Amino acid sequence: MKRYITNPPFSDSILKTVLFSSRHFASSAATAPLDLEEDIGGFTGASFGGIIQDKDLLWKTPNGGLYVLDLIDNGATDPNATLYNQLLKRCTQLGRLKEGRLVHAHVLNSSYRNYVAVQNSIINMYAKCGSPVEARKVFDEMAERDMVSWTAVITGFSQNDRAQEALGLFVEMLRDGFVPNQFTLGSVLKAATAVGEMEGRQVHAVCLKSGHGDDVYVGSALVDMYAKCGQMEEAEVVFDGLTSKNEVCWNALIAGHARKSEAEIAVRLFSEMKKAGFEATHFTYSSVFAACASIGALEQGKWVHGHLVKSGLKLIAFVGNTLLDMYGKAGSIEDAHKVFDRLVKRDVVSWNSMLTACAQHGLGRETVECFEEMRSRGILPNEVTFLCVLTACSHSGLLEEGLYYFELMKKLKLEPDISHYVTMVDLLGRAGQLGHAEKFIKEMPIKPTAAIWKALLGACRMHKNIDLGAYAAERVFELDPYDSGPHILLSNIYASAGRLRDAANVRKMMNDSGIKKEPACSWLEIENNVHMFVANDDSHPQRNEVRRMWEKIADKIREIGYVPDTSHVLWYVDQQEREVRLQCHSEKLALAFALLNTRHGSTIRIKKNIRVCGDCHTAFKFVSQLVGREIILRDTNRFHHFRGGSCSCGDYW
DNA sequence: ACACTCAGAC
Repeated sequence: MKRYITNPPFSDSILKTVLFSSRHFASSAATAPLDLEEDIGGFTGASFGGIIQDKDLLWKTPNGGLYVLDLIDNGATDPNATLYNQLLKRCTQLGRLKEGRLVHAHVLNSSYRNYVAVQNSIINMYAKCGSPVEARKVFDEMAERDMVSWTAVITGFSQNDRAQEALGLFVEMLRDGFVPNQFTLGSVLKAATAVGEMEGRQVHAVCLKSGHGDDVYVGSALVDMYAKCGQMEEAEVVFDGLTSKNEVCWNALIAGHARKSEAEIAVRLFSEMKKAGFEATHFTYSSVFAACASIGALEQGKWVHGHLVKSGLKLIAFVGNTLLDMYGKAGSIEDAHKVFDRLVKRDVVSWNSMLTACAQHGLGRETVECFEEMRSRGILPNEVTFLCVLTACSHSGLLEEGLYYFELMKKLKLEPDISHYVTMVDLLGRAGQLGHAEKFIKEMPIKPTAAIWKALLGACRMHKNIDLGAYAAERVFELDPYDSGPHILLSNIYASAGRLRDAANVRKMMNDSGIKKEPACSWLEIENNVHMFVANDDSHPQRNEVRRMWEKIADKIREIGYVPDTSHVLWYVDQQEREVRLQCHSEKLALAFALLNTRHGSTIRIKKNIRVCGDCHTAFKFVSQLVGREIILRDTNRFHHFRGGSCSCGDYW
């Protein structure tokens, strides 16, 4: 039984209240001579709409309530379902939980308390205002429920990070004999996506069975579900099968590829989306820039940036921050700066992204200056801000500053989390304060994690402290036994101290547990093609030319002072073999390739999946001097700018 | 005229 009611015509008394209330119509009512006939024509029906839409009128009552409720209380009008629904909808739009509760209370005192449509509006209001529990309470107390009630309450849990409860309600709904429609399925899929792949697949089956598989909302949620499970092929199948598409399903697909760092695909889909006649939204740009950022695809990112400029979309923080981050991660600190300067409005994230970009490029002083400017402008720093600043200090050897900012952070009542402690251990360790770092770990209020000990181990490798290094490595092996990195670090610590037997034992232990070292690789993009190089790998079509080129370069830099440093190479091969292997490092091959295939004088940008080796770092400095070009090398977490024989990191990395 | 899908910084 449906109990929709129609909107009764307004009575004269409301009109009078509305028209003569100087409190709410101060200017117009006070000055304009009143012609009742005309005004009736002008206000009928629209008067409530006007009040409800106008934020000032909606809330402006002396007791902090809602004007329309006052009108009802004063007997100026009788309430009706539509009026309540409109009010609830407005509270929902504006996210006003408190006022929504007032309307709810008012409904309970009215004769509309059992109207399903009104109750549904109340559920929806609570759901959207972040109070799924209150929504559930109203739902539970309903004598009769319809599809909308179920959908509203399920959505409440789905949108408030309580996916499991949303799915529970969905099951109950099916048990009650309801057949879900596209509205329900949209929300349920979102919840299922958060719970797991199996649940997602089950709901997909329900979508097909109930005949809603081709709805855009359901389809978008399905694409997103498969994308978030990492099943991009299945996401594409669902996407291709949709008879009508919209921006959202395109965005879901693009975002999926972006999460997998598949920048080429994300960019290709971006252009296909435009060709298909859809406008890219802030969501689209944000995803594509994030994808480019993750692999450092500067040229592709720039190309998409061009489209953003042409689109006329404002450079709001939401997309601007990602763009800034992309330029930072793709190696162009200049462009990152330009974006920062052009942002319409900067939020904390904008500042954090700028700080991150400076920190990643080894600009410790600039990072600190940027932070001070941020504070002087009254922007409240958060935990991430301090992480950026501490990282910058650590990477640039600003020990005193780092210690100062760590204290400042606590003074500002921001609680350092484990990542801040890791950075502090890194800061102390890199600066050679190993004892201090060890003491810091002992005294920290949180239980040290593997990352803490890895930071200490790295510092021990750098400063050749065998005993502490072995101790730190033991802690890492307990907490994160399958990471190859710490094994190799420890083995190298022993090897460089001449303790070859110990080094061999670590290698053996590693091999016995089946731990594989991640192969080092370097890559660069030239005209939208990515060229990848792996040490001692012969797969590149120009491999012979590349090798010969590097030999030529190596000879030339030897003449200006380069001496190969073999201490970083595996200790169990003889000296000559060591040198051969050293000259096959992936970053050297990539550099030789760049010299062969890029314009004279242009900046060379190379990316590497692990930390650059010491010998390559030295060689790159000499090459930058030899050829008079800037070389930018991206490590796992920082950039080296080689120019005129030196590096921006000041050999501190 | 009460219900649905896509999102960024360390």
